[in-house]
Amino acid sequence: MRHGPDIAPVAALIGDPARAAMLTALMDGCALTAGELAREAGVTAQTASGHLTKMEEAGLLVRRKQGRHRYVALAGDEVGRMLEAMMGVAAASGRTRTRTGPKEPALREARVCYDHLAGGQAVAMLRALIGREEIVEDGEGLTLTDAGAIRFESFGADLPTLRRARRPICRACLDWSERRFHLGGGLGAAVLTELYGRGWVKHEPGTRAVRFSNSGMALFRMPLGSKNRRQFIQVHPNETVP
Amino acid sequence: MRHGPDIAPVAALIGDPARAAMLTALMDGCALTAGELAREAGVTAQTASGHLTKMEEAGLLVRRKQGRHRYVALAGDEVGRMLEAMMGVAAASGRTRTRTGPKEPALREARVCYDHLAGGQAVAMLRALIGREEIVEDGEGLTLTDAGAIRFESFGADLPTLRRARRPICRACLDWSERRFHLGGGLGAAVLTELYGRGWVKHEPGTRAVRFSNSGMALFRMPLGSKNRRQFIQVHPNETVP
DNA sequence: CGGATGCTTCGGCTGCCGCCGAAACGTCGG
DNA sequence: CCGACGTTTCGGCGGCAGCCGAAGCATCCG
Repeated sequence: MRHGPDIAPVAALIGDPARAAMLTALMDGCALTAGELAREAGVTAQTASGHLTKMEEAGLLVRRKQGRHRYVALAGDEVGRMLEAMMGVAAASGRTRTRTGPKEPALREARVCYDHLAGGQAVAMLRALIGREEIVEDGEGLTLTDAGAIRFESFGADLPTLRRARRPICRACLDWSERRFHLGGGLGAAVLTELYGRGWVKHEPGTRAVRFSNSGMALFRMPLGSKNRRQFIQVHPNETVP
Repeated sequence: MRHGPDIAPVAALIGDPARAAMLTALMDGCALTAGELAREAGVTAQTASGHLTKMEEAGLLVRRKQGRHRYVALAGDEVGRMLEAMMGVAAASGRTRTRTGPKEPALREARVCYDHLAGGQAVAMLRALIGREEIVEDGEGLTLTDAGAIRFESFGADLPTLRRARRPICRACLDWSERRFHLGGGLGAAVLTELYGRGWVKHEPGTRAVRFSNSGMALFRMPLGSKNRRQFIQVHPNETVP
């Protein structure tokens, strides 16, 4: 007999192409209006409205009324992580997307996963942190060490506030393009916020991609908040991060 | 406008209640037969067969033919992680069921599978061997390493003779009670023969069950053919061997 | 060899649901 | 107030897909 929550209803919701397109469009963490989502999904406004109602009732979305618009966003990072995991499986299913375009490499390099950084750069960052034991893997989860806490505080993360929040500091989020984990959770979100604030990365409007500035990339690849020259992202010699 | 893999097809598959029940039943990493999954999902065998074909084509499942059964398992831990994430989201309206208990405890513990040992003890043995890299999994099969050859020779296996035989030395055999692999092939048969010869196990007449003697159990759980006290069955509780 | 069991394929039925047209509701600007 | 716009509700249509009965293979067993 089955044990655990019934996943069929939520999966059936995501299984519709129009709804899946809407959810994918919301994966960058930005709120969109119902009309924008309707265009994104290629359906009429009334059809989209029905979809959004169902997904809100299922707890996948939140809607916020503002004037005569109604802004829609993912209900939380848990939804974002679920979608990212589903993308990983969908990518492994061998379904090569014909959506190749020049934006594809940029997406693999760096993008937003709900509220934190994803893509090759994010995976490399977590690997560097683990390599220096500033974050350690224990069992299925990630834990910030004292050395890591010092580094992130000097980078600008407000760790006391993060620790008080209900949300876990570190969360292992599976990256669909790299097939490895990157850093999510409150700390992952804080890093992306800081990257925005410092102007090291810029969000590409209408996509999930983010673009590093030249100086931002150079600084990001040094240890965050440190003044020495040791690379932040320690890449193995045979690997290249453009 | 959408970027990234298309999640709709895989989500639509999971969205069907029957298929979701099957996947949930497979979430513990154990393999089940098509008939068992049909009963689990509450559909007929032919309906379940169609579902399984679709999910295999989508890369969610792997099927392995063995005798007149066909064992089904999740395609990998990535699929398991995705389902777990979906359960987390579905937990808002989820419900739980209890799992079926064991029927025959003695049979589940240890029994004969043709000519080799099966049951919980046999599964634990293979997991320990793999954990110490005395047997390695490569692709579809099992391979005895040099370290493993030394151990089994000191335990009493005649490896040169086994290597000359047409029968493969190691064969991964699916355990019906544990739903995980145990060791079959010529080596598995040799182990059971040696267990009989040493009097560590006795066959229960009229059944397939075998019973360990107290001393035999203690000795079996140490590394075969070794004199130190390291446990032969060293398995972490949450370790999984597909 | 012949019956039993497990799994798959085929064909047809049925119900569900996504879709849109039409129209109502709420908000903003003039 | 009165249109314009964004969003939602209602009703009906159409297609897809899940379901099962029957039949066909494959395998095991006596």
